[in-house]
Amino acid sequence: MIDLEFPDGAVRAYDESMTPLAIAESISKGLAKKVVAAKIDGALWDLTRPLISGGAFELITRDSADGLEIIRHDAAHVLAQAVQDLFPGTQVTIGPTVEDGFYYDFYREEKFSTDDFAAIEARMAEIVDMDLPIQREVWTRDEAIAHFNHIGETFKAKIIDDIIPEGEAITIYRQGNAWLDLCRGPHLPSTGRLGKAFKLMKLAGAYWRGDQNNEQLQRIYGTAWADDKQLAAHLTRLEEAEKRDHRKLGRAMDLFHMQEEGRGMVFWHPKGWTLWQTVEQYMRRRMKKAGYVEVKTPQVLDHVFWEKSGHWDKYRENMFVCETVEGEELALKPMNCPGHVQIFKFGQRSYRELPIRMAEFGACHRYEPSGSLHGLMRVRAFTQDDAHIFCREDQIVDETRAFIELTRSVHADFGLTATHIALGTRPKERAGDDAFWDKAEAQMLTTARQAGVEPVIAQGDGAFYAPKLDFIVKDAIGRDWTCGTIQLDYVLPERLGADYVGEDGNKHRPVMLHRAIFGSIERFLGIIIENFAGAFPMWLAPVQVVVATITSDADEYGAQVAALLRDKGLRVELDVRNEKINYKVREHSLAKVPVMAVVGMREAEEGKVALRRFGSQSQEVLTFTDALTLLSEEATPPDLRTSRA
RNA sequence: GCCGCUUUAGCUCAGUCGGUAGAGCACAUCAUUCGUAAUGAUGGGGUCGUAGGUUCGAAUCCUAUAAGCGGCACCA
Repeated sequence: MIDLEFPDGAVRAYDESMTPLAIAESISKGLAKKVVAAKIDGALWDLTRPLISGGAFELITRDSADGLEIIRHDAAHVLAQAVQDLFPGTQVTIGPTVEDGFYYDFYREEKFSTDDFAAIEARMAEIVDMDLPIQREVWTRDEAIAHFNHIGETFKAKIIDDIIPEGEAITIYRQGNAWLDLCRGPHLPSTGRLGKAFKLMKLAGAYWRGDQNNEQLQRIYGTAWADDKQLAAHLTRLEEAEKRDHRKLGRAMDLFHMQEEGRGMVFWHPKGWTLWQTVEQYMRRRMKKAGYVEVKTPQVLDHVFWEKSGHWDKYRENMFVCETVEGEELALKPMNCPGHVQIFKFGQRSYRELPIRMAEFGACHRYEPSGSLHGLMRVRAFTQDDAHIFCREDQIVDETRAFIELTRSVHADFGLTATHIALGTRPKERAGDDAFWDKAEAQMLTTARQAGVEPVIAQGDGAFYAPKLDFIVKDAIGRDWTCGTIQLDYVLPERLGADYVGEDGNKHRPVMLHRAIFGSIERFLGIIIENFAGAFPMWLAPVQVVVATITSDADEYGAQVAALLRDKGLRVELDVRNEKINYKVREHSLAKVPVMAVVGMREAEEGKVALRRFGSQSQEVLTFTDALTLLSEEATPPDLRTSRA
């Protein structure tokens, strides 16, 4: 007998041969129907696999987070079986779950097309209808490798050979009689339990084991849910998210555009540039207040300069290189760091000056791979809110902590929350020896913890010269983007010969902290466009107030109102077109203007305005002077509000 | 860079079997002065991404190429 402790605290004794499914059935028929797996001491367990020990026991139902994982994982297997039924000769590789769904990577000479999806989905539905039993089997390593090689599944054989550690059990899940797959499990007891709330979403290329030198595989993505209602809700969510796409809003709101001749380059329109300037000037104030000094360094420098910094060697292919008529090779700066080191090195530095926090809104150019370009999020010409902190080793902790706090405060002002903070550790190709990396990684980790942050370790994600902390935020569709980074660099000061005179009169190497909060202003604007769905708060809105007249008799008063609001520094448009007020309200609402000040003869005679706010149907009639005070207060950037100063 | 898909008016899109293009919005002109999400009429606007090819004839079929989109890889 074994003792199982249920989530409610009850402890019951069961036979050892008992399966979780039998236990569920003994509790209720309804539960047995909804259950998809069990958990014993936190580890997932197949429903039909006899329990071998007691412990904390939990039945996983299909609509729980764990349950959805199981459903998605099974959907991947059913997809694989369907594809192999329909396209013999296709090899399976791996098929994990992802957020909201799953994928499976196939190897096949001929290409799949999204036109094949309907047939594959139909076959998947048949497999569900057949309600094939799914059985767990444990094989020996050699027998599994031999089997997969024998049936031509060389990728599966390679997984066992290369990835699964010696000594680990090889589990095989058999779906029906003939079809089986190597899998850690757990799985549903039969395909019927999967249900049909799944849909194939997209087809993509992927590389075997994520390495572009390996075979190209064909990846089919799908989404799967507990029931049709959840699936429909998910598809609706996707549609809604698409409306927030910054590329769509950028066009609709006349913020920016891009065109063929300048891939990855942005044409900022007046409204977009206003947004940019608002954001840049905000950051300039924040940095100044935080003790930074601002500089400006050259856009183009001789290639020798980049050779010294080490970038020429590693990144030449991603740099915009130009040649003069004399054959001199120059490059557009891909980053600002070496430039800042030059300013640091100009003259003799003393330890008394440190830390020096050197900031630049640096326009950088990188020839990014064509496939990586993505609206404003990944461009080839971008502006960093870059800064380098030159400091002594004993100042690293304070500086890093101050940076983390500054970043959080900035994010808060834009209504952003980082989903997590990643610590990128030493990459395969790197500068500096292991002793350096041991030290630098440990320093970053401890400092982050001291600032109250527990970073997620991103193995091998560091820069080639330094480990880094990255703040990760999500865009409208749930994709991750880095928005805020700090890197602890011992290499570049060494390589470029930066030093300062210490208290002891000797020369010392400063440490260099590379850091940016927006990362790139372009990307940051993309993120906030999606975050606000284009409906910017007053202080950010390119047009803060539209003064709209009802009849032409009120035009003169409207013009006065607009002019006085502008005098106060507000960004105001005047709409005196010969259109009905309904039309004007509709248009400016669609343009997501935060405030409309409607004036007709009534307001003109009484010296009033009728304010209507974005997202509200109601109006607020108040005297012009009151409106002026109110609106200019609302338009004040968060860092300049009296409540904060 | 790799894989799949897409490209028709400023925007969103339709266009059958190959017979040289159509809607809505936007824009322009005229009328309308109308109190909180679309006033009406009229009109202009397209080398169908680009370059070749097949054909009596190509938006439509074929080839190449570019860009965009979704992933993968990359991201100092």
